[in-house]
Amino acid sequence: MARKPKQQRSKATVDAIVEAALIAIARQGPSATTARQVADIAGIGVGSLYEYFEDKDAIFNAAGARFVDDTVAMIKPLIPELVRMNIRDAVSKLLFTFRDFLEENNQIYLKCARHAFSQDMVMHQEPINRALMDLFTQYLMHHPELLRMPNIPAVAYFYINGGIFTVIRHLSEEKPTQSFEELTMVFGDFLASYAEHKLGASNATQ
Amino acid sequence: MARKPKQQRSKATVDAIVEAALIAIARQGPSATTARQVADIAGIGVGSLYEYFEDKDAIFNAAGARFVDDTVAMIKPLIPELVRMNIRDAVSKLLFTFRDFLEENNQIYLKCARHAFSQDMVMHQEPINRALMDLFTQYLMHHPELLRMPNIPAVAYFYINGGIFTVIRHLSEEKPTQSFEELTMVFGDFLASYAEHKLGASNATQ
DNA sequence: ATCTGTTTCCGAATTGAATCCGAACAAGCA
DNA sequence: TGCTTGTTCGGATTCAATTCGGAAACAGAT
Repeated sequence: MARKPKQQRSKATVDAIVEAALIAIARQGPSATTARQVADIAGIGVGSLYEYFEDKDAIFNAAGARFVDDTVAMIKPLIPELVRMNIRDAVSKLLFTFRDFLEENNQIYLKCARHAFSQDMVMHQEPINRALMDLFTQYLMHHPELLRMPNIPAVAYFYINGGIFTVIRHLSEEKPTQSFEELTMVFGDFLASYAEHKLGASNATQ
Repeated sequence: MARKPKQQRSKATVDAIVEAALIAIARQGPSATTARQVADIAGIGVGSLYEYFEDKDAIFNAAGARFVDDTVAMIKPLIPELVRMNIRDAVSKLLFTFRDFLEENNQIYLKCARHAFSQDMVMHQEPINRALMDLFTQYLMHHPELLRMPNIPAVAYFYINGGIFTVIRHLSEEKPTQSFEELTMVFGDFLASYAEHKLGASNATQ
């Protein structure tokens, strides 16, 4: 249990397990997934699961970690491009790219997100948070006038949790009542309006 | 199994079970809670659980339903008062009242929310959604000039999911990096700025 | 109060999934 | 080839959820 893979063969096994977990989660969600199912999808015996993972949860965590890593890898290279855009375009570009990323691989990630944004996969989402915060910070660097906005930390919190994550969560809804494009636009408008309002004229509230 | 309580005595039992479930969820979250624990906390035998509930999930759902009902009962009477306020004050009043509600009863609801905003308790949150949407709609009725805003449905979606729920989720974070008050203010500012920006120079917030 | 049918309560027994474990199988090495 | 170590497997074990059959509490009638 919880061994480190030494040979090439076993590395492939670990990978197969993580892949299988993602597929199973996408299909039925974590709680409905049995250890035997994961083993079957991975094409290995049940016992093998426990050679590399403490327990079933550890497998799901590894799957979550893979998702988080891939997400961060998707966001990071976008940053240089985004910081040069205006707020609305940057928001659009980021969210559209995010959506495309979730649609890859038969929507595996999108379907996972449906369950995963619930589960404790969220607990390990911190790196995504950091990547988004990084984008936010660098954006401010390239638009120093925005530093005059009040409550920047709270704005950052809303941009990440109230904005990006809300739209992503919306993507994984079954019967969306809103269009993704419209939400994206409104979110960009919220941010831009706030910035313009706070930077223009007088500041009514502090 | 899944009987309807006929006598007073059994109604009390059902109630004790739901209460116990809320306590257990607050303590350890749903996944770590065993049926036996719920029975122990409720002061009844395990078997009794299954007299009134299909399975463990049904118990958690009932607990979730109780939370949702109480929440709606908290929001509804606020509406007449809120619709007469300006945007920022209405947002503040709503969120502060919400917070106080979650703090009641030893923070049971707040601690539940910590786990529950994850689980499928969310699935049954629809009534809360409707109550908040009701508030939104009635607010627009009392401030007809706001009807000139574009993308009203998307704005409503953000107000509920990106705003209210984000702040509530923030409340149940372990080590909040933001102050609740600041977030509340910024959220109100987001909404008000958007409205003012979209309505032009006119002063929409009185 | 006693009897009778109904409701409620219980906890030992059952069931099924998660996890462990030791034998069998492959790889690396001399 | 024989030896050692890494890997896989699936039956055996464990533990929580759920069932079941009967005991206790109740309501209503006599």
